[in-house]
Amino acid sequence: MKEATLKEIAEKLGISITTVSKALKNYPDVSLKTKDAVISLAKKLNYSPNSFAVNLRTKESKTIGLIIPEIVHHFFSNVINGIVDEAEKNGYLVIILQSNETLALEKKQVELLINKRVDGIIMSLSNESNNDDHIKEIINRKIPFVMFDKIAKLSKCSKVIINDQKAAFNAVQHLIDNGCKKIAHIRGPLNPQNSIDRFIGYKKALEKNNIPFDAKLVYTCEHVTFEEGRAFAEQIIKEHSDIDGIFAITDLVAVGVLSYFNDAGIKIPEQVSVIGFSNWFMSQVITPKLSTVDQPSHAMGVESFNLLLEEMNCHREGIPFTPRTVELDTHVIIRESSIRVNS
Amino acid sequence: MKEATLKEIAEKLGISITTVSKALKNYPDVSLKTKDAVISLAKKLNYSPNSFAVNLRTKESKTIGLIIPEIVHHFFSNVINGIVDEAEKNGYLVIILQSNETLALEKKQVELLINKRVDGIIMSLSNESNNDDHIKEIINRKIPFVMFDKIAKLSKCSKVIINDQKAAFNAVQHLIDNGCKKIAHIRGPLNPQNSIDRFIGYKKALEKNNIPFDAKLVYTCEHVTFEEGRAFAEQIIKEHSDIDGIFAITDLVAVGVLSYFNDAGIKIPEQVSVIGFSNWFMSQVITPKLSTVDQPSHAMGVESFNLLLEEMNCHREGIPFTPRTVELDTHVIIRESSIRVNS
DNA sequence: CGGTACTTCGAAAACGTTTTCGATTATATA
DNA sequence: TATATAATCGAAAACGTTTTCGAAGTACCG
Repeated sequence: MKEATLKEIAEKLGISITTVSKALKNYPDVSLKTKDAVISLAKKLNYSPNSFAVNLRTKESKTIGLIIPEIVHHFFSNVINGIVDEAEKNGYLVIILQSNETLALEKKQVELLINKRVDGIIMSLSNESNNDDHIKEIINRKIPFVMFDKIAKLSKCSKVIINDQKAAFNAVQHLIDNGCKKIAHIRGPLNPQNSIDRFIGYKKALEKNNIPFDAKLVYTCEHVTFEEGRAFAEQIIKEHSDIDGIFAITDLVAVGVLSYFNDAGIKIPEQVSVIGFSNWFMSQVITPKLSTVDQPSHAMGVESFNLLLEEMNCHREGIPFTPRTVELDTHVIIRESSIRVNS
Repeated sequence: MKEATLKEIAEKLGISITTVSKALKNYPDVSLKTKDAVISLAKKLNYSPNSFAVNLRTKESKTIGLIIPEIVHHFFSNVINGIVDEAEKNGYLVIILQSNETLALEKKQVELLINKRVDGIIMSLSNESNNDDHIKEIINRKIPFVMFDKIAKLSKCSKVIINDQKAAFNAVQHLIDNGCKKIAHIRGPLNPQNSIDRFIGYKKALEKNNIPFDAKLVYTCEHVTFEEGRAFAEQIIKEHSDIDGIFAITDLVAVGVLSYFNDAGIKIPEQVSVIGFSNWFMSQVITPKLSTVDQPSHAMGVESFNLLLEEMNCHREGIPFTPRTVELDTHVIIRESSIRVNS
């Protein structure tokens, strides 16, 4: 039982391959009679066009590539979700790769996708990456390309982001509004733009409220893990016993902080208020429930794909496309870890 | 700047396409001299074979399809992780689709993948699915195929599973060993095999310990969510105030239970011991830390891909392949939610 | 009847690769 | 020198589709 082809149908019907192909694609220059005959035989033979041949002929595969730092991450799996769903709705399939936050892997994977000749690429940079050669290569080759979340600001391509600076500012402002006077920041690695921006947002909020910035109150994560959150919580409380607020780069780290404080008997939010970032699902089920910043992950996926789709359509038609940057809204989610009664 | 082809290289070097192709694939019947010339020119032109043409010619795309019920799920994203990594190591790419736990979508997606002519399919069934037609179609077409976790027992294909019955038995036995006498079970939907098996394991553990089974103590989730966990926790404690143990189908539900009990002031594990299933990451950071059953999700992904790879290799060579079932080990992870001092 | 217009079809090229099978030349053997 | 062997190459078919362009036939109108 081999796969049916146009040739087979043509032979059985005593007509040409051309006509069969046209009949199936509803071309106007084929009579209703033959059209019906072709369609019914095609159905009977369970015909479906050989996508390999279609790809070769049309030079597109209706497949896009997606590279992210880590799949097992609430934020990223939500983005994947958004992208995969939206892609399917539009007849595209998604190939997923993860860079494990390393530049070397990321480069290999970009090359892989280019060689696979995917119709477009969506990507969130690893912490080690920036506007490196592999990114430039994608753009030089004019492959439709969208970056989201962890972007390289200088790259000439579409981007989907949140305003990390503003979001971080609002988070810290919320702590201050709740009476915090000495706020530590557990920041992300030095390289990624969003880690930098959140740090700037933190500083600006302090400045705005006339709280002097103290570099000693800033702790830098290397891997942005739960364990680092725990470790920094311990260190912070040792080095600054009068700390009363912590803004963590992401919920995972904030949860680490909560975990350590819970174990160490430090009261949240009475002694220290904590706010995270991303609205990771876990943050609403931990005790105390974690205040955080909502990051519209699913919408980010949807937006990213739609931007890419637009560029892919232009690319196909040969009309020029100007990259856009979409900035999605965030808002502070107030939960137990930052509400003080006595403020 | 068009893509380089074999033809281009051949023309520039004044040799045939055949020779160029052979040179690049290191065939023995091409002289070292021309081989060098070809390779260096290929590098200069940044040549990479057109995968569309290669696919058409070789009838394989080095791409597999993966259908899962939900991406945003710690267990599944871990499996994806394992599959994607292992696939990449072996030169395969992975297309991901999610069925959202619906049979209709799942069917469409299977068809999509078949039409895309992926080299193989890995899949975890939606709760609505069983040994339905679309599954049989994959097998009839002799497409390499592996099911994992949520499988259809009757399907003639390779499977990667855990022994849910045994694992559930051990979980409940652990509760009993810690002094529980009246244990409720929040089970999953009626259809999926693993939900049935865990229920059987629960019953067997009671039986083994001469605890009479009471159907009233079994609660059935529809969507297996955090919210259902909370709701059932409330219902259970209302209907059976003397309950002292709960075995939940999965950590997400168990966390819901913990969340409600925490809010309601019910002491865990003093009044009620709770054990979940899957060792979801969150279970170790919630208060109290949740006892659970370790489910080797990453290994499941790796095993699934390797089984598929084996079948794909046989398929290519035309040698017969007999489906295998791999059963991975689980073990109970004891944390705070189930340790009684006074037992 | 001659010309125009419309309908319906198919030949053939193209996409870029892989692989089979001879052909040709050079080298070794008898 | 004749013959067997090895080394090196290339023509051509094949994978299955899409699309251009022209051919053939039919109908219509003046």
